[in-house]
Amino acid sequence: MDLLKDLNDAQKEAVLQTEGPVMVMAGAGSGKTRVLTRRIAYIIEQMGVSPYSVLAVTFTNKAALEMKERIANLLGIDTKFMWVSTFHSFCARVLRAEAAHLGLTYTSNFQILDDEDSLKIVKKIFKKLDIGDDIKPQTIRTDISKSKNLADFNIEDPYRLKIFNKVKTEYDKYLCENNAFDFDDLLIKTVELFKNNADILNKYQDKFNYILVDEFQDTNKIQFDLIYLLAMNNQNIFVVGDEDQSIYSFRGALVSNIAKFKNVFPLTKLVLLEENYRSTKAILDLANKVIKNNNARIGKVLFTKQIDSVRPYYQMFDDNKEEADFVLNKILELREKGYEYKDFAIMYRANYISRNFEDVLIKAKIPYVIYGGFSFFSRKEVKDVVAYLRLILNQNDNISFLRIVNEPKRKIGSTTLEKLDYISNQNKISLFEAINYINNNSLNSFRDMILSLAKSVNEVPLGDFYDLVLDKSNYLKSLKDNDEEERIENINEFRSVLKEALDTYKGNNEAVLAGLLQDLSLRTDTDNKKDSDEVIKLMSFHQAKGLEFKVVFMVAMEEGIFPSVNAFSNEDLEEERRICYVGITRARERLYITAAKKRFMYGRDDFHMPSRFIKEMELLPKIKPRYTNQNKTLVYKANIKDKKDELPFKVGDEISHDVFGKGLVVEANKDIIKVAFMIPYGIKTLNPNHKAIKKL
DNA sequence: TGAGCGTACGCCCCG
DNA sequence: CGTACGCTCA
Repeated sequence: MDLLKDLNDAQKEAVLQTEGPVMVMAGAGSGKTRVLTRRIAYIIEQMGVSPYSVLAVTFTNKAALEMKERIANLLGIDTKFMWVSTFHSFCARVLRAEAAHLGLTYTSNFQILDDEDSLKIVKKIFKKLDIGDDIKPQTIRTDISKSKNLADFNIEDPYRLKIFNKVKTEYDKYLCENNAFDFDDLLIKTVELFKNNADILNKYQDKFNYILVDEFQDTNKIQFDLIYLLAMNNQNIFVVGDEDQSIYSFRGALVSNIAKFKNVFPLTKLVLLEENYRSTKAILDLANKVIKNNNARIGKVLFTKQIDSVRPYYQMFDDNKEEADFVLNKILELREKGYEYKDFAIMYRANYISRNFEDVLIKAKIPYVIYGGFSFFSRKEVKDVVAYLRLILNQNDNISFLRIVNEPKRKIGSTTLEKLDYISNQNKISLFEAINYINNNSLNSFRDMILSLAKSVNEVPLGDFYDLVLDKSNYLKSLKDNDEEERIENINEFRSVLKEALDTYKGNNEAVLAGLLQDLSLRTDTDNKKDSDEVIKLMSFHQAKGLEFKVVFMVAMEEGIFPSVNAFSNEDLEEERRICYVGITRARERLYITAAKKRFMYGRDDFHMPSRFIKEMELLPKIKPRYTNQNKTLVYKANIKDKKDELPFKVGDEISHDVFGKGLVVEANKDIIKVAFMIPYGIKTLNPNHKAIKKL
């Protein structure tokens, strides 16, 4: 096909300028994925470059998969093993290939720890160092991650700093001794590897003739260094970004990398994509209105030629139940008009909000998927069986050993394990080997079980071997005994993962399992789900980045939730605003924005004001909230005159109080009103005629 | 050793 | 509200 077909001039330029540094500033919905994939296809097809000489990095697995799929469709080639991946899997791939240069303890089958594993190790170290409970392991774990990611990290509190230093030293040592990396290490160790080994760096510099980076505004210092190291020689580096969609500063993303790029690569050619092909004008207007409140931006205004639009809709409900009912009814109503389930997405700031909507969707029997949240591969039972498989393949894997040695219960408790730990330290052997130095029946039979499974790995088909593991370990039986139906289902679902692995990796069972286990920690369960699935999607705004839907519900748009209570500084608030911008610009045709005055969370009712972003959208300029008699919900309607009320205040009024600040009337009678103020004041019962109160 | 119970606490967002 | 962890006792 003609790779330049249907591209506008700016997009064509971005595809054709294949040599030298190029930076594309691409607004939301301006066709950046299209540009990226066409450019890669162009380089391969029109210029004859090998697909394996192109490196493309993105942030999510989903984006990487989509890119591979699109390239495969454009060129009709197999893209499975192309270097199109997330930063993390790129680094893992390099580290596995170069493990020999990582120091004696690392081998190419190192394991990658997720947050849970990593926290467990920190807890273990807390015990070992006998650190009291005036500081939490989670705090130090977060500090360790921050110290690895943030450009300017420091701990003020000298006590915390002391603990941090001690724990971090032990932590790094433990990971090293156990042939493991955490997510942060993947990036750091790769950069270190390149910096310390000129010949290895040269090899990769020569290998990748063309480098492309998606979501460039979300790169952190380490990622920038990585890109720079790889691209500094041939300078064929192409980055795509949008300053207004930078939403990952909490893990060190630096918007300033955009300016830095131009400094480091002075020959940078700049391309602007400002025409939006995704959303209607009304939706785009909202996005522009919100984002213009940010000061820290160069500034651009997206435009579209699609002027035909349905007005975005905002409503604040009395409680989260009503909010969920509204969303449900709207979905049903729009389905009658021809929308399909896959056209809908419900988006929120924090994952726990999904609960509210799950409940009504289940009741209404509407199929849905939740993105993110608790991934399939981080479920306890899945991690347990994976640990069995890991230990069967490699008995020196202490991390997996500790996970399942007493799971299900085998009467191997902390006392026994402490003995084992002591012997393993004394003799510099793994915990598994240390079993031989203890006369303990439970441990002996555990060892024999693992060893006999290890013997039979290649003797039966993989599926049968999996059954054998579930059986001999007693794992399945223990789940059955406890009526853990959902867990059993997940254990069975894992079979499809094994089946897929058989298609992906070559060799005997052991080789297939080894390949699968290496890739597992970098996968999330929604990676394989097809967009064509007839389901509605629930996700956080962060998860939604890069995606689009015909109908978007932005829910729980309340102060304290969005912007989050944790957003204090002006920078924090600007980031929240960018998150809001990302949310709005996901919508193609219809956008519904909802909030609830009263939200049930943490086992109690919380009261919230509408998000400040709603005001910024100017959705209700001179409109007063009113009750309708029919449905007892607040509706905002233009051009309806406010009836004179004999009560001084009515529910929904915003007031200001000399001491408590701004508040929302949640109950109104003749001589008392209840008003919800911001944290820490909460609900106050007040005299409506008091001079401290003013109507806003 | 681990079941059973009481208490504390949740702070977002991701690979 | 749910869960995670620590303490106590059989």
